[in-house]
Amino acid sequence: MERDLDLIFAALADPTRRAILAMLLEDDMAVTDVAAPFAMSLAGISKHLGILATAGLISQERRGRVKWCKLEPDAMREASIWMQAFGQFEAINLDAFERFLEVELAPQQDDANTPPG
Amino acid sequence: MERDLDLIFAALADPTRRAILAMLLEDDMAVTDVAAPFAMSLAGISKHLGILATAGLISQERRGRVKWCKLEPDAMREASIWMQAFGQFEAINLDAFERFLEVELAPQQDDANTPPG
DNA sequence: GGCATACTCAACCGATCGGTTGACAATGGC
DNA sequence: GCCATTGTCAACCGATCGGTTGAGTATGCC
Repeated sequence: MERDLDLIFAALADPTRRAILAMLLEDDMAVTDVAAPFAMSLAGISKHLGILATAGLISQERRGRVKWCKLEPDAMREASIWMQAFGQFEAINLDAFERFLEVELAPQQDDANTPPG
Repeated sequence: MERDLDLIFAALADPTRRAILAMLLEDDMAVTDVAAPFAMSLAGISKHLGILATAGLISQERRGRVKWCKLEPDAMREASIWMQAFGQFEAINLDAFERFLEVELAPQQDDANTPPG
């Protein structure tokens, strides 16, 4: 748990790794494609991906000779919850916030008649 | 900005520093008192406090020969905002969330008789 | 089979990190 | 004035970090 936070925050402390996460936000990617925009060796990127995977921030699945990298947003939640203890929401009504989330995250019946787009 | 995130996440990646932040959540503290619970030299703790201060997570004010350490929760907001892009609130209506925050963070009428800080 | 593609591993490098010790500076109490 | 308290600085130490290169392993295509 504490160890998790060590790994997650350490992983997030590097700008290359944050950039990789931002790329994976758009879509899953192969290792080679992740590496393409960076002026860095493929092995270097592979190391970064290993660190992100160890922290649980991404998962990697091999299909054929291609290893696909996928963002795992849940891992950030633990860190985010820890951070939120430090005053970010101290001024707001947490009960109301939870009710707000409940409504927002509920299966959305109302959207059945919402026009698509 | 990117540099800020480097410093903040790196500062948060150490368990001793996170423990210090948790202590400061309760109250402002002198350097010696911060150091007390740890099996570490005062100089070691002083270094950690320097790292937290550089990251903007705490501020330090010298009064007499005592240096008081104070949590600065705002610094975490930047990092928290960055993290929230990664799916934690992806399913909720961000406009509604902003309106919710506006209401919750609005100056509260009930506090009108609070003495100015 | 042969070859290009897609990675990983091991070894190495300099820089930084987390921690120590010892000396030092500044302040406050008696 | 003297001394304890409070805290920092500089130097050092081993470990880890971010990156490289070179070799090696699967896999897929022709």
